[in-house]
Parts: sequence; structure tokens; C-alpha cells
Amino acid sequence: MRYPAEHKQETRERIVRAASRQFRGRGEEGVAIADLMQQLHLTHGGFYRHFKNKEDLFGEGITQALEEGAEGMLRVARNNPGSELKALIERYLSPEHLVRVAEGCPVAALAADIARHPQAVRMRFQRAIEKSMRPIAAFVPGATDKERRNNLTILFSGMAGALNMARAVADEDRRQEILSAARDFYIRAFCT
Amino acid sequence: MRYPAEHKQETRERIVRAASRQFRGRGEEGVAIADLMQQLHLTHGGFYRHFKNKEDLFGEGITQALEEGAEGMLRVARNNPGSELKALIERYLSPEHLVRVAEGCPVAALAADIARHPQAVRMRFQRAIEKSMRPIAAFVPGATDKERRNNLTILFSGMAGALNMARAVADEDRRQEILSAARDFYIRAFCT
DNA sequence: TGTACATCAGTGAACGCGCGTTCACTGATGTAC
DNA sequence: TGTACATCAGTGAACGCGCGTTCACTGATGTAC
Repeated sequence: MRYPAEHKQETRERIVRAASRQFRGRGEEGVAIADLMQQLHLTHGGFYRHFKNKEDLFGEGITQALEEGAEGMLRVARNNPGSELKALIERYLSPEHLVRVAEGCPVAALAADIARHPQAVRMRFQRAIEKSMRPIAAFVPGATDKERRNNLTILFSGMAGALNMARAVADEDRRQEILSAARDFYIRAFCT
Repeated sequence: MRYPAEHKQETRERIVRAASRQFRGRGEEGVAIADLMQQLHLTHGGFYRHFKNKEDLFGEGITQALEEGAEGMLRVARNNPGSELKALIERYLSPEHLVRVAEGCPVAALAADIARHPQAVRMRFQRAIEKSMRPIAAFVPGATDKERRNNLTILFSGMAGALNMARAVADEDRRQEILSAARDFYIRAFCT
């Protein structure tokens, strides 16, 4: 059956959104296309009307997650005028973000996965993350644009590492201890 | 055929060592047991004389990698008396470590994977990493033991995050830029 | 000392399952005439 | 205005492959007697 004009675009976006969550939550190999499509009340055959293959969707999912994440960050910044960066750090290293892997930062959840992919996927990741970081860099200390972007990269990757360490550890107290130690450290290092 | 007394133990260790590299290089799902065994000139059937299942081997591989990594770190520290921590940071964030994923830090390569595993695997990881970090904590600033261990956790997870970011990015210049910015930052932050 | 039997690391065929991808088909709507 | 045909998002069976795991078997060495 034929569908209205924007129908295809809408379906595509629904797939990307769901995929972006599943990839973060389960890793690339943990996501099955038939499952994903079924969750959207579609069948797996239609998938290839929208994407070349699974890797293509992976790239889209990362981009989507980075855009979503940057939006959330900017919202937090707007809600905390004068202490934007502190609020961003506290949010990134919060107990909620620790637990909500699928809705959380794709860098923490997927950077190691991405690193195993060929150049093309990594190029796409690089472009997406640099675009997402640009507006946030304004809140980071540094004399030049370049300095601010580098500082944001350090801060961001460092927080992603701390979040991953906390997620990988079993004991709940230790998880929270890692998060709170990292919060203190990064706030002291970047917010003055 | 029957083998000499320590033969089984030696085979087991060969498997764990090879697995620990492959897991880091390809991720857990990227490793096939038949491949792994064949690389050691064995067949896949014998695997289950040594391990309960693949997840069991994964736990062993991580532990092995952490021990190996800690040894390497201590060696670097011994070779750089007076500037131990600086040498450790420079080594961790070196262009060699960027490229040698399979021989490198298991936290960078596998933390996100570990985070997706059940409690039992994460408990094993936690115990192994805490044991590996204890002797290295001596080189980290801090008034108390606990403070030093927390500082090491921040430093270590932060560097792992930076390494992963550099690995996930495509452009070679950008990769090196991330590494060198992180080196400068962590040296300034922790090597007074 | 020699013989019969037990042991068990390793072998390789087989099983079963999940999953990425392909493909012939459907059928409602758009287009050509 | 009506009719014939084209389009194409979505369907679901089928294919093929990889891979974790099981299992009956092998055969050299150790042990019991």
C-alpha cells in the first residue's frame, strides 16, 4: 500500500531514534534488526528500504544520539545561567545518568565500539561530535576557540571515562563514590 | 592422549592470554572460540575442559589484562624514579597505546562492554581493578590512602576516556591532538 | 616386572539458534492518457 | 471523468552463515594388582 508523502521520512526517524537507544543500551551486536523493527510494529524486510545495512543505521544512531545529547546539554545550560558548566558536569555525572545507559551519552556507551569500526564510521562520528560540541564550548574556560574546544574534549572524554568506570563496577557504594569524586574533581578543575 | 602434570594449566594460561588480547582488540562478540583455539593450534571442543563458557573466559581475560597492565605500569614507574606519575601518564596517553588496542588497557577497550554484563562479571572486574590499582596509588598525590585511590580512579578513568575518544575519531591529526591535550592536562593536574 | 584398567586433555562432527540480508509479492495511491 | 498502469513502503518466507555448546571418541600415561 502507498503512504502519504512524509510517511517514509517519519518511519525512518522512528527507526533511528529507537536504534540509537538500543545501540547505547546493548551495544551494536546486541541489537537485532528484526527485534528493533518489531518494537515499532514493522517487519524486518522493510528495513532495507531505509538503510543500506546495519552499519549504516549504527552511524545514523550515533549521530542522532549526539544531537539529542547536545540539545539536552544546552537546555541545562540555559536553565543555569551563571553556572552553566557546573550544572553540565553535575548532570553528566549524576546517579540518573549512571543508570540510564540507553538514554545517556553515546560517547560513554559506544566510543570503544566506534573505535573498532572502519574509517567511514569514525569520520561520521567525528563530524557529528564536533558539531555537537561547538555550541557547548562557549561555557568552557580558555583564551581561544581552539583552547576551549580542546578543554571541552578533555572534560567530556574524562567524564565519559569516569561514567564508564562507575558503570562497570559492581558495588553500588563504589559506583557512587567514583561519580562523586569525579564531580568534585572536574568542577574544581574547570569551574573557576 | 595424556599430558604431563602442568600441561593443562599451561594450556589454560595460553588460552587466557590470547583471549585477553582478542577481547580487547575486537570486543567480546568479535571473538569466536573456534578461531581463538585454532590460533593456539587447538580445536574448539577442548575449550570446555578449561572454562564453563565464553563469559567465564571473558572474566578471566579481563583479570589477566589488568594484571599485565599493572605490571607494565610498575615497570615504567621503577624506570622513572622521581617522576613516576608523569611517566605513567605519558605512556598511557602515548601514540603507541593509541594504536595497540589489543595489547593496551582493558578499561579503555572493554569498560562499556563490562558495564553490560551481569553483577558477577562486574564484581570480578571490580576486585581485579582494585587489586591492580593498589600498588600504583603510591605515586598519586593525596593525604590519605583513600584519597590517593580516588585520585587514581579519576586520573585513570579520565585517561581511558581520552584514549577512547582519540581512538574513535578518524582524522590522525585530531587523534594526536586529543592525546597531547590530555597529556598536558593530566600532568598539570596531578604532577604538581 | 608385567598386565589390565582408569583417566582425561584434546578431537572433530553435529546440533540448534540467532540474525543479517534478499526477494517475490501486496495493494493503496499517484500519474498518463 | 474514467481507465490502465506505475510506484514503492511494507510483508514475511527463505537463505546462508557464524558461532556457542555438546558429545562420543581417541590414545598416551598413570595406577592397581
